[in-house]
Amino acid sequence: MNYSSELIKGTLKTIVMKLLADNKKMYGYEITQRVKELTFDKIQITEGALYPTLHSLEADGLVTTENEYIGKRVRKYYSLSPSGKNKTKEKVSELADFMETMKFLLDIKPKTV
Amino acid sequence: MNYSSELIKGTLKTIVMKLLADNKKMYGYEITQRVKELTFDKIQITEGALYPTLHSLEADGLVTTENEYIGKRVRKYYSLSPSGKNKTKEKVSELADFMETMKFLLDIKPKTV
DNA sequence: AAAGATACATAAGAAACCAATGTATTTGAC
DNA sequence: GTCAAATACATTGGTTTCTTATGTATCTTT
Repeated sequence: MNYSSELIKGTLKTIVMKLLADNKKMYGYEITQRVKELTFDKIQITEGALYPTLHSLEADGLVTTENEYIGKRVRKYYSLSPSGKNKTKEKVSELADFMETMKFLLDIKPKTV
Repeated sequence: MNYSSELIKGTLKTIVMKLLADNKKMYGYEITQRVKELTFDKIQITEGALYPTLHSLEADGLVTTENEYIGKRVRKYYSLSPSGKNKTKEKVSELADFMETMKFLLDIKPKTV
């Protein structure tokens, strides 16, 4: 099973920023794989979604980049800027709040395991 | 406070369907007001978002409609069809699952009130 | 009588993502 | 040692979905 794509909309940026907050620096491909791992394949970020997101974060000054050479191949690392770190906290807590609201709205009871 | 609009994306259809599941039949304006009430103004569905959504649900056979006259004014009620009811269950449980995944991803601890 | 709430709806545009495609290097299996 | 798969960057065209703005009309309250 994996989620219908519309659910990812609006949360992708927050996911990416949170990962960067926890890992100091990551490169694009690494992000897609990490999310895949962490969610047991339920969320698969496509590159067509990821790169525009990273570039827009960079354009907004929320992340900085540095290139590293691995053999002949360039690897582009992304890190949160100070303002990116603040923004990440905001976004994560907004999403947490939103999820509480949705839980109430949808009357979702915690699973009794 | 109200949520940044991108968060609503992808959940609107589910919210509307869940409301219809709980209330048998509702009309458009009523839905916008109910959501506003239930979320203490945090989520405000605009009519420009709602009506296209309702029409698409109708086109997909998930809701049926009936007109009622209140004085001279037409009020259009929407109800879930049998397949709409099934779809609602699917959507709600998918969203619940998604939220669990997001919680884990974002490492959100329950608020200690 | 006027303003605000109720109630339907559409249209143009923006945002955000998906699917497809492209390029190139490195690794692992046989 | 070669070929497929994985790694790693990225862009483009298209679709979906929402926002903002607008339109029409009725009902209620002051």
